[in-house]
Amino acid sequence: MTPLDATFAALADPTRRAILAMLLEDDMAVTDVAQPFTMSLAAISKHLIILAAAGLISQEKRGRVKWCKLEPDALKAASVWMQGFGQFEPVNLDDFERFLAREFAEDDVPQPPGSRGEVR
Amino acid sequence: MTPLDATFAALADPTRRAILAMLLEDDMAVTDVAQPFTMSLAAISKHLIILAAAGLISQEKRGRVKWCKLEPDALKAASVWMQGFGQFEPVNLDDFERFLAREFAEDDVPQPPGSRGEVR
DNA sequence: CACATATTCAACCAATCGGTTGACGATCTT
DNA sequence: AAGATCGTCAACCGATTGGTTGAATATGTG
Repeated sequence: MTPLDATFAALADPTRRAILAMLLEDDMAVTDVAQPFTMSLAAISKHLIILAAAGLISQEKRGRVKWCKLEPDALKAASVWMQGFGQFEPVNLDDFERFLAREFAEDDVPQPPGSRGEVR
Repeated sequence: MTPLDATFAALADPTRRAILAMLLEDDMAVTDVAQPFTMSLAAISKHLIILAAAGLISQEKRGRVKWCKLEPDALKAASVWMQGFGQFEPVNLDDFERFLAREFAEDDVPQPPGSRGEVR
């Protein structure tokens, strides 16, 4: 699997995208990442391993807790690839937050990270 | 499946990314798309249907031939999503072409579209 | 009409995916 | 030492994926 394969495949799952959005706010332990989701801890652990394999997050174990940290640079290759197809103008952060809000408002998205209004 | 799921899932396959890169050059018939690949025509037809379902290409049937056309706007939502994670500076087309060249130079990519030097 | 060309359909296959459960190895706390 | 907490491993499951082949359906051409 090429790095680009891994990146896009990792991003194709809505649970994993939700996790990345959660990690935008702050670094988190595996258990804390799992807390808002209904699925098992083992399932979330697997998702995190996939994200780490794709380089989208890093995981550092301190004591018995493993901290997960967003690694936005890994998105760069994919971003370069995509921008080649349409000369997209860069997007400001307000657009992005609006986008996140809309995505998490949908019914079929597994588990909003903090979608109870307190967007920050 | 949300539109974002479909977009990223479609991009996760190197054959499909190669097809998109081919369509950057020009619109193509299904048979012509399949020509440089070693896999069957039916397999390519399926890939094209997946790309069309994700909105990344459109397919118009004129006579007995179905023309495939790149639809770069469909990448916009995904691009917005990604850029939110890292304030990526926009990338120029030269970077992109270099990137394509590198991707298609790798051994594990199924079938380069026109990687025999004549990039035009 | 007969034939070739373009594309999809249908059935099948092995491999991967996203999830579960239960057991397990570390690590902290008492 | 005993017990709780953190996270992963292993085995399993049903659904999906990416490919194959062969037949079927249009559409064009001699």
